[in-house]
Amino acid sequence: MTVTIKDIAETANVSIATVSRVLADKEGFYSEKTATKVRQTAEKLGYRKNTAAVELVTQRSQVIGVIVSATKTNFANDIIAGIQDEAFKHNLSVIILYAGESDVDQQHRALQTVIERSVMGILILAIRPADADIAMLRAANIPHVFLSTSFDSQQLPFIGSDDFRIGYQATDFLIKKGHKKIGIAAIDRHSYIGTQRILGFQRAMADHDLPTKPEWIQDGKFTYDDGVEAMTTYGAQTELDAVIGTSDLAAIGVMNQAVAFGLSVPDDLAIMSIDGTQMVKIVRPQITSVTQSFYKMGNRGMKMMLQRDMDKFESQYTPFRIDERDST
Amino acid sequence: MTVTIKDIAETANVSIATVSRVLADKEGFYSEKTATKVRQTAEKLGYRKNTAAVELVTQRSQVIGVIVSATKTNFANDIIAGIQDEAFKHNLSVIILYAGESDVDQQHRALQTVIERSVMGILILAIRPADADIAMLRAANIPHVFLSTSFDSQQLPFIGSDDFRIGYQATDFLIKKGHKKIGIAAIDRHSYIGTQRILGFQRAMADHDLPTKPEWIQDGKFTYDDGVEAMTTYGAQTELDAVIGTSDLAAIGVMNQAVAFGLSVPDDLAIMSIDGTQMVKIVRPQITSVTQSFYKMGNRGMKMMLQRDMDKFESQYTPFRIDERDST
DNA sequence: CTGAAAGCGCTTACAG
DNA sequence: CTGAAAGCGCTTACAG
Repeated sequence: MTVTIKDIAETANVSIATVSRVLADKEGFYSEKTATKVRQTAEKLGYRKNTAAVELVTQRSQVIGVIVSATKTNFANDIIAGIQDEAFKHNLSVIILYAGESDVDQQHRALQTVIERSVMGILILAIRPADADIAMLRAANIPHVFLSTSFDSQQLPFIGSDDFRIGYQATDFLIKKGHKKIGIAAIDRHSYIGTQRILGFQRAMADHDLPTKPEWIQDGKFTYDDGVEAMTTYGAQTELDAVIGTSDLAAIGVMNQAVAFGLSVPDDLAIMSIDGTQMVKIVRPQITSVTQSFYKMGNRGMKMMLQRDMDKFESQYTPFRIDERDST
Repeated sequence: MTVTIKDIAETANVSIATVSRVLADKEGFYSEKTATKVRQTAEKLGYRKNTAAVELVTQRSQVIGVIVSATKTNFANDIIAGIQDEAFKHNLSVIILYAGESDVDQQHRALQTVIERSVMGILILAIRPADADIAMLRAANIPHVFLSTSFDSQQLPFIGSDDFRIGYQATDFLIKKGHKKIGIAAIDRHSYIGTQRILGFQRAMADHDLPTKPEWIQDGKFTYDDGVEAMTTYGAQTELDAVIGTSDLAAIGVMNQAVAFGLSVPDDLAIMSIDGTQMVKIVRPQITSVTQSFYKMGNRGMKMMLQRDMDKFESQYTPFRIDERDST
């Protein structure tokens, strides 16, 4: 039914070894004459390479596995684009698996799938797996990099933003605009990213001798609803004069609720977001953002993967910048 | 280096056949006693199944290939979620490949990749491949379904919305709200979807004896910028009293430009969008939308795939509804 | 430049 | 319930 190199070999009157060489472009191992004959026969017969066989015999696949937090699809798309473009250049396929950010089961299965598939590399976006899964990942001996996260430990290679500096600079930016009472909304204290941003925020406030109150920091998981909720908690009469939303959607949630309260942005309340995806440009007023280099994270992640040697992987921060728009 | 079933067989003192059966849960083919021994040994040795070998010998993969238009990431995420959830239930992996909507080269390579990988099914989102590629797809004899598109021909199985009815009902909705001069923005006349929506629009206008002008229909590719451009062309003094944006982003583009012109939405100009993703809820005013069932498209697409027999594939429309919000 | 042969890791009739 | 053996489609030393 399906045509194999054996079929080609027979009709072209050569050995399967030769067919294999020609089709894999092992230059120098065949004459142009046979090559042409083989290629034409392959074409005529409608031959398709069997990837499973190739991967079995070569012991490595041309596949990159990407595990994505299902709830982070907003910026994940940019990271994936960065991965995809680089993968495309090197003729690599990309398997994408979605897993809930806190669904350990799904994460485990996703990881297991890519490992059993012997992918050549694993990229993990915005997820911090359970310790058992991290152990499994290491045991598998497959190069892997964490994207859009960072860790305190140097053990796990990551490419992300320096979240302490993000927190610091966002706050500093607002302070320099004259704000003194600044909230930070929808932040996950249980994540390393969250704690780093809070530390940065607090340091910036302290550096300017500004006091803070615990309730200015509102917990959440970076979602739109968390943003709305944070603003609801701050209330219409809030003493705050600025709020940092810890994601674009969170910031938009804050803004919509603020406006619903009758507050004017930025006059009554300045709003800033962290991420800087397309979102912040399509709302009105457009939101000033700390813009992260998501595309670059994906791109660099792939390039790191290509080195193959995990020992050489070095965690790194991608640059970010502040884009001032109309909400501050 | 990597441990295989042979290693397990040796240390557990059974044949590889038995190991294979136990690990594949071929019940009835082994005693619980051996099973336990085998499983423990596998665990102890840190065994990982080699998917390439399995796929080679079983002649079929547990992978679904999804080819996505890179520019449609907005609603594609919902479709993918629908695919992913169903795939997860059946223990299938999903390979996602992005390809430019009009980048024939990328499309060809993406298709080739999934075919060579002998995936068990191919789902194509919002892309209409070149004829040559469609021929290749068919020759590959792999079940495939087109999602979020429709065709005039019955040859290609698709799951999408009835775009004629979408165009008709959106227009009809606005007319019943009292609007008489309605524009349709950022629509691609060269796509089947585009022409269908336009036909629906025209039919609805005709059914209500309302005249239309050609310039009320503004070309585009469903993007935000196309929406802005369409509104710019209509102008601040436009005679239109309502505009249908042919995607959420396009509608937001229209709205932002209208507001920039000093028009009030919905009083001076009513705006409606087609898609109904999260986008329309985070902008102010929230936009009334024709809401498509993207998740369901993905889900049904996967279920269709699972039947495996392409002859039974029947193109179908997923439901849509109108969600009234504040822009009309 | 070309071919015969071994082997990648697994599954599955077939025989017991 | 278990094992020996064939075979999936390909690559790659090795020998010529």
